[in-house]
Amino acid sequence: MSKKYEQKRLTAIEAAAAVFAQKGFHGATTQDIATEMGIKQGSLYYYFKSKEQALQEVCEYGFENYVQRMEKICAKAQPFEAKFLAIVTSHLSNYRQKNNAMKVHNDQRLYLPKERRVHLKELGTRYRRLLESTLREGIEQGAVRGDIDTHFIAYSVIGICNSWGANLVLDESLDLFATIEQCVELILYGTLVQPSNTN
Amino acid sequence: MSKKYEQKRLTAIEAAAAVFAQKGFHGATTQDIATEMGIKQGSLYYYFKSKEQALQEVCEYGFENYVQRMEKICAKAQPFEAKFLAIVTSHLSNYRQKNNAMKVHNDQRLYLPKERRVHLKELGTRYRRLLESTLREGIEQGAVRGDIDTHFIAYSVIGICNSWGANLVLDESLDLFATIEQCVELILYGTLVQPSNTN
DNA sequence: GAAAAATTCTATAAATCTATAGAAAAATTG
DNA sequence: CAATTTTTCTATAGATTTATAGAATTTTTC
Repeated sequence: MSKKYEQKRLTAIEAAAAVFAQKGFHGATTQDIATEMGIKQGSLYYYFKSKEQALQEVCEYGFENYVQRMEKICAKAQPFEAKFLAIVTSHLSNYRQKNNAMKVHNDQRLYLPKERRVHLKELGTRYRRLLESTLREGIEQGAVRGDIDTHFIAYSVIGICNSWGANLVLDESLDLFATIEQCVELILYGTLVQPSNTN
Repeated sequence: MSKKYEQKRLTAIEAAAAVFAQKGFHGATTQDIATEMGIKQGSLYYYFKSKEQALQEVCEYGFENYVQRMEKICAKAQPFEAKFLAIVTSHLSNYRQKNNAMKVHNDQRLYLPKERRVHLKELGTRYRRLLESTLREGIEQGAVRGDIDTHFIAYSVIGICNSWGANLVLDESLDLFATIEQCVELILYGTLVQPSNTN
């Protein structure tokens, strides 16, 4: 029955995600993944054609609906600051939900051969472009400084979010919403005392 | 002769760094490292007792004098903004110098068993603390907002720098000093239009 | 230039890992 | 419940990899 198969296949992806996240792609064995899901090593190949395919699926699983959510956020007409908060919230929340798969996507995807990364690359580019156009919107709205390099800021935002995302995965006790708020605050206002800021 | 040995040992560390940076610790073989330095696989063990030891040495090589430089910067009495610029400059410049080793330290050190990481952990803690106290100094000087969480900002600064550092390693054409300047600008001033900013 | 020391090489043992084939067991269907 | 399909298991071929031992070569020393 296809439904049951797809269901267990998903647990296989999650098991692979957990193992890859902890040991890295090359450091993990198919034995580890099988053990994680309570089956024997050989049985794993009922769900994956190869270890490499498993990595690809984990990465796509972790990244796909995260980009979709970004698209929804950016489609709405909203003031810049609200949109930006939503973006960071989405990004960091994803780490608490599909934390292992996200971590694997960030840390291990380059071990995939190029031909297995085309889809991931598309998704990544799409994400960055959405972020960049949100920033440009912010400039047009007069909220964001006109002299920033949107490309640079987009990369930096992704960098900070991934860096804190990794911490959220490692440290369960870290408060998600406090982290979100602090990230937004830092990127919007910086760290210096502001000339006249009633905030 | 000990001098020649130590010299070639260094090229071994650099070869290992290059290979680990590209393929990851578990993805790289001792054969790869040997080929990189133009010797045979077995000969490598004249310079390293084990592959694991090689990883440890690469990580320490990449991280050690980077923390030392931080200590020198922080020891000087300087206004916050100058110090901060120096910190980011040091951090990112290091990626252009010992780029592979830095990358390996960041991405691969967790594959070392704990007992091989004690020194690295000390160094990392020391670095973060220096950064935190620099921020506290900034608050005392009235330059930095008093309501920031120095711990959070320190992690974020390290996150941004590592994220851009990785880009500097991947993309040789990326301008080092422009990147430094933009990072500092972002962290100090944020992205929003400021109420009254003659900058 | 012969003796000693340092460096590199060859060859290989031992361990590990991926992926496959075919049997066994479990679940589903009619 | 017998037949069929799905899922899991066992066993293993084949490839790779780390690390070592001892021989060969190169370099240094006197």
